[in-house]
Amino acid sequence: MDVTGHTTSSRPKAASIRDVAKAAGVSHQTVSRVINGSSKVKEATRDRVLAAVEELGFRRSATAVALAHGRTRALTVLTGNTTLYGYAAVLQGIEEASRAAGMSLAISVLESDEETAVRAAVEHAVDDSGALIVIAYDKAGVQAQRMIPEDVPHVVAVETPADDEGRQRPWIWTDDRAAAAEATRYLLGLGHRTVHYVAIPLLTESSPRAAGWRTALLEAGAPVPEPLGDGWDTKAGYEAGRMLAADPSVTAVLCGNDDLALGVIRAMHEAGRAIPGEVSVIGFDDAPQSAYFTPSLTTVRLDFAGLGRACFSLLHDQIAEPVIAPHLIIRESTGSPA
Amino acid sequence: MDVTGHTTSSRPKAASIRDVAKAAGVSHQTVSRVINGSSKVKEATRDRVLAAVEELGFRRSATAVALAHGRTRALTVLTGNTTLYGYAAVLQGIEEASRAAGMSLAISVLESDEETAVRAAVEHAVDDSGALIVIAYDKAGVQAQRMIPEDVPHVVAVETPADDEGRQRPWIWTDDRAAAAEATRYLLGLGHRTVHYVAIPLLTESSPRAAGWRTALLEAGAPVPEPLGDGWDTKAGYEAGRMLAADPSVTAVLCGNDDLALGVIRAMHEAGRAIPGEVSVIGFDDAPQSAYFTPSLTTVRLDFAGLGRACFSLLHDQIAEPVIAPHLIIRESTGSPA
DNA sequence: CTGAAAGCGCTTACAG
DNA sequence: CTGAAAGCGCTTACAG
Repeated sequence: MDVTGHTTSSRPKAASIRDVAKAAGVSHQTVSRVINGSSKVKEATRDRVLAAVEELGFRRSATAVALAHGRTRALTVLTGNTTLYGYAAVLQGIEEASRAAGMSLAISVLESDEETAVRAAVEHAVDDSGALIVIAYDKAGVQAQRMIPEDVPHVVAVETPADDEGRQRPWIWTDDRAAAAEATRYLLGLGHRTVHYVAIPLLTESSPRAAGWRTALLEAGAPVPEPLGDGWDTKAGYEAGRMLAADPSVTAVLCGNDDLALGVIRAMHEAGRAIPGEVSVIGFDDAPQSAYFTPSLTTVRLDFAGLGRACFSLLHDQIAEPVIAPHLIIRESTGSPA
Repeated sequence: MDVTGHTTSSRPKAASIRDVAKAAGVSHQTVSRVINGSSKVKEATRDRVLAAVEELGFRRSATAVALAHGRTRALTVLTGNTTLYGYAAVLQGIEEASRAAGMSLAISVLESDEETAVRAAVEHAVDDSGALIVIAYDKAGVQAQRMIPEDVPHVVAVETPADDEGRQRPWIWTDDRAAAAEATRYLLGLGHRTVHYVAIPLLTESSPRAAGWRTALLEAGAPVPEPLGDGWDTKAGYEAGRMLAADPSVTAVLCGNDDLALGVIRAMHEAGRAIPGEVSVIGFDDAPQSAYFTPSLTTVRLDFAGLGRACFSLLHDQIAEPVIAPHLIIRESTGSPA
């Protein structure tokens, strides 16, 4: 009737399987068969359904499919950062692998390590996708990992494996400790009296890069200077670099990542200290730019993308349909022929 | 019976709202009220429900909620890359904004610009989340954008707005053209006879950075050299840089991004050409490292994160519940008092 | 080859 | 304040 004001909703409601069924003059189950490529549909029926699908612009609802199937093909990664090289490269590896497996990838950034914020992110992620990967290279990630309910499939990329109050966790890590020790020994082998360390933020005193560095120094009987650094980025490296540049006894510096190394190099340059003439610098990660610094950077290459892929496959193993193995039960009804 | 082999599914089925209801001795609607914080529930009832929730480890299914509500609070971004600075920073802006709005963020990388691959990614994204942001700074992104059905809410970050066969599209862009022109004029103003350009991959001959550069040269009556470059990364810059270094007439170089500029600087350095003494170099983007190069890089700062946030809010406007405005229909039943 | 029934886990009215 | 009913859009058996 003309007396009612008409309300135009901006977006027409999407066609459902039943709308298609009606348009094609079949049941909705038949539509389901067609869109799922079941072979048991008469050619003519299929064509009518397809025509209706086309005409109505039907798109099947992924959430309805997920509900009906009782599972989501989604995975979310919880990470403190997406732009720093290491994090971004791990993410890239995860993305490649999950895409190859046909899973959707959600990402949720942990902006702070404040308890309630982290908890909110974890809970959102948990009921959003049922499977998680957390990149726990910082406090926020470590916090997040502790809050994941035991029955949620998950994998954690960690600095170093550790006992988490006795719970077994699916950790993944690289042997940064050995790498840091090797880099330190290399510098020592070059004749440096000792090696200074500009750290990425330490999760614990025994963070693997720091630990490897310290171990190598102790092994060699070299003095162990106080580590510097309080950040991940170039600026933090630059600031640490200025302190080091002011100390003429400093001749070798190991850095927790390549960004820090760039900052140190810049600070040394400003202070007029030649690299590598007067001061040697080593980075960590081998970001794609590092080979093009001036001077090009000696560094430790880490296969972050490979690590990301490994995270995914470990997770995938957890969520894959368990193969129910049939067992032969041997009782009394069988025996060798007489 | 003992004759059947028993099959243990590895993961116990999660508790539903009905399981909780049964455990608490109420209806499932009441459970729904409690978990949604409805006030109209008796204290005692609420407590029993909460206890059951706790005991059963109940977690509400986001997909069921989405189905019942008829909408997904999810958004997926389609992008050709996640690690290059520009892409990563846009992504970061989108992530911040969508997290603030309580929406889930999925990401799907377009690995190639091959038609079927892109189509698959778009379709997956469409029925996965119903709302899309595409970063169309490369061919894959441009392809993807063309395949998005008209009725799917979406926003596209583009190099430059263009008519897409007449369809109006929700584009977002920055004025790179003006910025490139300004940078070029700055170099010209320094006294350089002309400015060479190392391009990021060109979408069209009139890609805005290239166009701005060319315009500024023409304006000034300066010769317009052939642009170089065939990639996004430092290596591509390095290779272009070697060609430029071999040409003694080259004194100023504008680069399509900071990574390219780093490569050019490295190549110039190797060729013994001083920067900025003999050759001036300008980048684009202002990545966080660029201020710490040696020499520190003159560049064009772009607010990628802001652009990402803008993408989100434009999208959010599209998917927000349309406010249905009531209209006063004036007919014959009303008039001024006698 | 095709349809009627039941269910996935929730929410939204509607009656008490 | 609380429950019975219907529905969101699909899928999985089960009968023809």
